[in-house]
Amino acid sequence: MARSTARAAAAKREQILEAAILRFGRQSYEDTSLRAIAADVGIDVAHVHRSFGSKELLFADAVRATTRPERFLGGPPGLLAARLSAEILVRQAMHDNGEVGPLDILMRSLSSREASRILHDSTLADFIEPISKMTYPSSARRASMIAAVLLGIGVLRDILRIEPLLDTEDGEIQQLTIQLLKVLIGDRPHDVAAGAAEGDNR
Amino acid sequence: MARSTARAAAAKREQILEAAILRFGRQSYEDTSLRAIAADVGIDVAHVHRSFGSKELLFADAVRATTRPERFLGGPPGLLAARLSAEILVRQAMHDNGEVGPLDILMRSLSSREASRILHDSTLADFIEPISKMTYPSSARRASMIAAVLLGIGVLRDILRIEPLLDTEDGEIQQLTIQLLKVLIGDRPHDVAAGAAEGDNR
DNA sequence: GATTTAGCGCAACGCGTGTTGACTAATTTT
DNA sequence: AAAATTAGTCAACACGCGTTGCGCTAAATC
Repeated sequence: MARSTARAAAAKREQILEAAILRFGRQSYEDTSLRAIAADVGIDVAHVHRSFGSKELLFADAVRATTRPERFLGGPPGLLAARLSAEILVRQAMHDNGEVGPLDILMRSLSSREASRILHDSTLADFIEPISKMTYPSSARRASMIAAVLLGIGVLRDILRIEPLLDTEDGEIQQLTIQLLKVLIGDRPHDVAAGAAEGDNR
Repeated sequence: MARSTARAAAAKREQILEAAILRFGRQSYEDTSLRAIAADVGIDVAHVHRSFGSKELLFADAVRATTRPERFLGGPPGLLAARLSAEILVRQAMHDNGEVGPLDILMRSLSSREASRILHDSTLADFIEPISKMTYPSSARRASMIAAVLLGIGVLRDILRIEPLLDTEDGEIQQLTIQLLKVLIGDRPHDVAAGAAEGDNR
């Protein structure tokens, strides 16, 4: 065998991306080899490489595919803290289902030199920038601090596997996280429950 | 030349460790090669390797040498938040002086598979455990969350170089950080200023 | 149906890594 | 002063990596 139909080829490209996402969601950029991804799909390394141009481009595509800001951007701003903390803490469940969340890839490849430029850009554009508009006062700094809190918790839990953070059955961690986020999000002056009425440009 | 005196050899071992600390404080475990460290000291790779047994052991020694919990453990508990936030934010200055702080190595090699076991143990023993005793209520979870906040800020600033966090001239970031830490440290019931009087076993 | 195109595998290149064995020369030890 | 130990080098090994040239074959295109 040597060639498949055009549509089948596109589907295979998708399979490669899927396999890459799973790998990058579990291991660092360096620990993930194109050969392993190829083996997952059952094809040759060369094909993986050529389908995306380079390892770095494949990684960038994987990051792009798992970044879905809508997840936490929708809904009333009053519940932003709750939604963000859920995003971090629910991931355990996703992980077991083989899903890869937006923060997974970021966390695993933080300290990779080649990956960090891509991660920088994605973090800034897809998280900090949109979140900026949801703090009061609107502030890229507060948004960055929010990212810091979420990332820090994620890293300690999922990368370093610090035991005290692993058990989330009771809601203590979630409760603390929400408290922290609320400090950073700040209070809108007239934000009781109707919330999203004033000066909100979404 | 081929051999030096016993004391000179011990000094050279110290030089190797020093060079390793500088490297590990700037680059990830993977990006730091024994050859580079050897070149810094002006000796052969083999000698670096044999002096410490393996790259992993050298790394462990570097972590141990830069971990000095006394830095933030001393002093009245009421000022803990301020001291911890300073530890994170002052690092810019240290960095320029060629010093390597306790968090630098941790941050840089977070996502390295080989390094993570060492980092896990060090974080737990040298940070979370002692900090646990300084929260109210005393809690490993709160201590872990403190570590998460500090690490998150450090990572976003120094690894991802997220711009909004780079400028710390005005005190906003520090102020926000202190607010967050205070939430996690909690309030001792009768802690006004005399502070360290009651039930404190230090 | 002939010709061009493109999916895909095979094999190899070049590079950088941690690690090891052999060897040398100088310092300790006896 | 002889013998044993050891700091240190040189060269090489084995491995894994991303990447690339080449060729084959089936699908597109005409």
